[in-house]
Amino acid sequence: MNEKFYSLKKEKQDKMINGAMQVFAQYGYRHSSTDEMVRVCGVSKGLWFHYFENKSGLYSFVASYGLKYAMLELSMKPVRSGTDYFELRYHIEECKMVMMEKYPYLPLFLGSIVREEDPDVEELIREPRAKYAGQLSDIMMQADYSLLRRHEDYLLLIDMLDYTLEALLADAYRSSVFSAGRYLMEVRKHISAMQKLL
Amino acid sequence: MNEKFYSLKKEKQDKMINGAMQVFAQYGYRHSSTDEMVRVCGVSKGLWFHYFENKSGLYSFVASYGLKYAMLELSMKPVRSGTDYFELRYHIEECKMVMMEKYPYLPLFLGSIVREEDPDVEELIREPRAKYAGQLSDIMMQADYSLLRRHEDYLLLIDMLDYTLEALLADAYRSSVFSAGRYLMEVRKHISAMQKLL
Amino acid sequence: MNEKFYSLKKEKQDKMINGAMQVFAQYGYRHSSTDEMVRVCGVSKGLWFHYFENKSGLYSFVASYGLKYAMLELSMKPVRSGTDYFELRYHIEECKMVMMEKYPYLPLFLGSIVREEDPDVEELIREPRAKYAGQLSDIMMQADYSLLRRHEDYLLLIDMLDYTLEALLADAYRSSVFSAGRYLMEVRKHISAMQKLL
Amino acid sequence: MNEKFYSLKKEKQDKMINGAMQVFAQYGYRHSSTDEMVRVCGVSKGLWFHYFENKSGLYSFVASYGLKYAMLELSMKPVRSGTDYFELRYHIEECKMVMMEKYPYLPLFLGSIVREEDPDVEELIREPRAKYAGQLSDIMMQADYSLLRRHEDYLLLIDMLDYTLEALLADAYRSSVFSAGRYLMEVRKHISAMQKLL
DNA sequence: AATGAATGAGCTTTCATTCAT
DNA sequence: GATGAATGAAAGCTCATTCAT
Repeated sequence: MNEKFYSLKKEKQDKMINGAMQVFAQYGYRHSSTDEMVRVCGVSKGLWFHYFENKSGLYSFVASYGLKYAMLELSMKPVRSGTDYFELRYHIEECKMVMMEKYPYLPLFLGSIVREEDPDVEELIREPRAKYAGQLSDIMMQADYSLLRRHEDYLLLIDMLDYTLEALLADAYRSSVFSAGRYLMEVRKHISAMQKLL
Repeated sequence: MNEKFYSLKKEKQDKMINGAMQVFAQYGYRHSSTDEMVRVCGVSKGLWFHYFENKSGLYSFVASYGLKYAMLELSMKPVRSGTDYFELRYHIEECKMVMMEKYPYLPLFLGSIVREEDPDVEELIREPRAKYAGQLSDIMMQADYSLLRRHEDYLLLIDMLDYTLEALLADAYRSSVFSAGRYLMEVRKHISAMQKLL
Repeated sequence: MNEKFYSLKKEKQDKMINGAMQVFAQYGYRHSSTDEMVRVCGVSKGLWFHYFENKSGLYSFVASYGLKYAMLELSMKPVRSGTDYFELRYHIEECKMVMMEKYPYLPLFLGSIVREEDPDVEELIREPRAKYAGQLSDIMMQADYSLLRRHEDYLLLIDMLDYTLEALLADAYRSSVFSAGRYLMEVRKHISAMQKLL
Repeated sequence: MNEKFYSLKKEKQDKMINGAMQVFAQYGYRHSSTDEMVRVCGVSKGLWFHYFENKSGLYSFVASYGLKYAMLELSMKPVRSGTDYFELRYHIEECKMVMMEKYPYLPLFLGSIVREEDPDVEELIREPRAKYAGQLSDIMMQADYSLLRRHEDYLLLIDMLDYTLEALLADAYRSSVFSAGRYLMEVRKHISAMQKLL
């Protein structure tokens, strides 16, 4: 990418980033077209390629940027929630809702980055994606696992929870108006359900 | 589609079906190109359109065909496993391994059909997709849920299991050589783990 | 073309010739497709190319054949009509109606041959087309032009009549049921109109 | 069509319009290929589709444009020729020669538009085509028909003249170098011939 | 910096033609 | 002799990318 991108007004940078996030989050790397981004955020076709060598360069930038921003947000919010696994997990979802204030499609995009398998970009995002996954797992490592560990295969339960929350998030975006409040309520409900099981 | 397709030698029909399944399963509807299918199964570009009106017609045929074949396979194998939920679930995965003998990419394709969201084909596959889902749930309905129901939120556990098995399958395809045996062993391990929890 | 075509049963020869005439007459050389001919007369695609090297070969054969048949028909019917220009002209249209008994689309096809400009076939049909035009003009030469010649530019009037009759014929084919009787009546009316002018 | 087409330099607009006219006029709608237009006027394939949704959209635009331009030209030139039918008719041909300065293939194209029967475009050009025909007939309505009407079937004579002039035009285009002067001379000759008849 | 006109490789689809049966 | 499955060149059209302004 062209470093001059950072010399743009922050406002415009974010307009472009948001446009790219929205399109990439909804359609994935390959399906996202330049024309769609022009339509969504009104920045000319040529400008995208002025700052980003090509489509994969743009994707890798926006993905890295989004992942970094998410990591920042996650590290900013102090984790008041102590050592309870499920509180920590809820905390992460709360953080996502905060990210949305600046980058409304970032939470959805994060999930789509994780699932992205296109060979054109997989390599390029491997590292930041792994870092992000690492930070998430670091946060979760703060949990007191002694209770969970009583269950020989507690790792599976954890996976299940992750899948469920991701599905809830996708559903929330599908509804015409995304409501952070409603989403967090759903999250709370599902987490509690699982807690009772143990 | 052109009914004459069925007059082809079964061998050739299957070569085409397998080629289409492989490409569609890996790249999804939109991404899959005729050229890729030519490369994969050596049948000329023109012939695809001789038998199938267009790309969406081809997809809808192969998807319906695969779903039907899966349903047949599922109904053929007698369910000796009685009423145990987890045995039934394992049974389904066993059936998928049987399908692979004729259509190696069918298990992967089935998952991709379920996820397919392209408006060009969603309508066309809605019905068979729903039927297939129906049969799966019919099989699982044979289970004795009295034990599961002790857990207020047992439905979540079930979802978790489904997600896990799907992920295991995708992993198995990713490895250079798909081993049905290894896959079933993994499945068994995970199912058992969950059983112990309850 | 392959001379063996003539060894086919006359019935089949004519089925193919009529199919080709119908399609070529309606759509012209370039627009006419093998598939359309298969649909129209039920003779397999391969057979067309078995007897006729390629599409232009088929066109040139059917055109030549049709022109020859028309010339035969024109020379068969004795011209009882004497030397009146307009009677002779009417006689020709009567002959066309006779041709239709064996080759229903021939009169329409004759007109389309004359207009055909595709470089792939123009050369190939030049000679028979010219011969046919020659015979027509020979017939018309039997007329006593002394009356017409009083008009310095009588040649133009003749052209006009030709154009008009061709248009009437095209109209007759456009109506759902071609009626030879109705067509001849129209022809008579128009010819008379012109006769009165002179 | 994309309105931005009008923002192109007039020169380029005309280069494209002329290219399309030339190809469409010679081969008709169905036969005309994008590749041919690329060859003829050196504008890339993609650009045609950037400005015109598809081939029928392009045809309908160029046809409407050509018809409008012809109508403008016809209405610009004051009809000094009074009420003589044949002078008016000659005047129209003169106008066509003026059009050729900007759009050399327009006169030929006008004729081909009138004959166009492809269902993909017939609907799209029906209205402007009818308007153009209307204007032509309006012009001819200025004629004093009292003389013509003496001939019971004067309408046929008129048709004849139209057919003849159209044929002369087509001939003129067929010769390697189109000469407006030579064409007008031919037109004059034929018109005079007919005048003498009456 | 910013635009969007322009390009051409690539995709879906058509169709004359070939060939195994 | 007869079929129609099979092919591939070419057509219509899309889209990432370039470039003149």
